[in-house]
Amino acid sequence: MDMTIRYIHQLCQEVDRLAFGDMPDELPATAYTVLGLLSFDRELSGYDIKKWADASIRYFWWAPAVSNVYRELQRLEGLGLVEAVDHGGPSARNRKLFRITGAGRQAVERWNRTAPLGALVLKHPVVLRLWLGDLADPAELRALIEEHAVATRRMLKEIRESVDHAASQEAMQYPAAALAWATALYEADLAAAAAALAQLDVKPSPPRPKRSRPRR
Amino acid sequence: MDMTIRYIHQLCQEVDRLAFGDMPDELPATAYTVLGLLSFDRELSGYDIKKWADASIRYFWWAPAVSNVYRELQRLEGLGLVEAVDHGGPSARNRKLFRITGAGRQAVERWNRTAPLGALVLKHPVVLRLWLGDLADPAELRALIEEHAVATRRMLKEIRESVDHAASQEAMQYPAAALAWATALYEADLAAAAAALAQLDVKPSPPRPKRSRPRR
DNA sequence: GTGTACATGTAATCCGTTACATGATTCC
DNA sequence: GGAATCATGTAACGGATTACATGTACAC
Repeated sequence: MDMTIRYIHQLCQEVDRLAFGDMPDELPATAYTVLGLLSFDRELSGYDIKKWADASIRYFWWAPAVSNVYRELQRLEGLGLVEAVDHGGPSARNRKLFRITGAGRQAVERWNRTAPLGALVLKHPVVLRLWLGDLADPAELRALIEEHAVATRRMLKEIRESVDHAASQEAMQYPAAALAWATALYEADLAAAAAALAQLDVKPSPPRPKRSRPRR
Repeated sequence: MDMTIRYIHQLCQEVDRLAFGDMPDELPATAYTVLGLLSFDRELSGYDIKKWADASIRYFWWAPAVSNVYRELQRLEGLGLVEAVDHGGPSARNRKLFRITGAGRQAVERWNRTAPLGALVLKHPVVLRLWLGDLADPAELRALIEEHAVATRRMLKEIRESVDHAASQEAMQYPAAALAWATALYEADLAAAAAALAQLDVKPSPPRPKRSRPRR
């Protein structure tokens, strides 16, 4: 029922765009991310984009669902920022390759040069559960943090491989620098985990007597 | 039109819950966060919760919109995990205070003790733009990173005050530890920013000749 | 009396995920 | 021939944000 209104709204936006010939005020950042990946002048399929993002950008920005990548590509194609490449016939494994257009390159560049400073967003479930440590059993809390440390070490290993790979390529110096930044952050996380564990040792069961329900 | 289906779906879930008497399989983490704030045995309004979260939890987990807090409180009240406090008449500045119930406390505790390890999520727009550094003007990129560093220093100052405040209270040792963890992460971010700037100095305009459009 | 902070909420919308559907290719 | 991987999509759902609507209390 409000589908109709919604559809009309979308239609209006479409008309606006055609009439005034400009982009929608701002695309979501993930659209620019896809454009950014394509800005390396390679022809990529949705699948490629997903894989590349998983190996690199995800460590500091983006771990998209595959379906999301395809939807984003559709939107970008509709806006003329990206175009499908015609590789002789529908042969090569059914892959549909995309290439960035001039307008697309212009759009990412403009975004990267002029977008306002965005704040870092950190979502750290383990720290949240530490914050609520009074609700947990100290031993279980320790175990959680240790498990987290293991996972972080594993991730660090992956990132370092990714850094090595990027650093070895001439055209990948900026990506390598970004991955180095991410590496530093995960190392700090590891150190902070160790520090928290040490602090938990000092007072294995900190007093907090006024709780209504006894713990354990 | 699919509103109907959606509504039926919700009804089914409701019926399930009433029939089997258990919570919906898993509440979203933010619901547990609200419960967690209330688990400190204080009576809080939606506004209070928003403010407290902004001063503490937001640094590592959550910066909710106000309206989101109210919706979450409604849901929790509907589930009986939280209850409105009757403070004599609708006087005191129209505030509606909430208190955690026994079921609510049980639910957060269970969640904090048994939830599976969640991965840290980092969304760092500045690093993304560094990754795409080839699209930017080197001077502008430097400026962006410096601006980010300023903002991070400001945030660090806020966190440190928050840590001091928490550390001074007996019942806030875990929150203090969590904030210390966050502090370490933001300090590392600052250091990484400085490192990136230093690296940009070394090669102010790294070669990347095969670009289709000249920059600048 | 006017503006600012306090305080609570609803409606519409958006982004992203999950679940689902489908089919080609490769490896064993 | 059967499983795993590659590959592309659609539909439905859910969480969170933005914009909006409303009203009180207090400071100047």
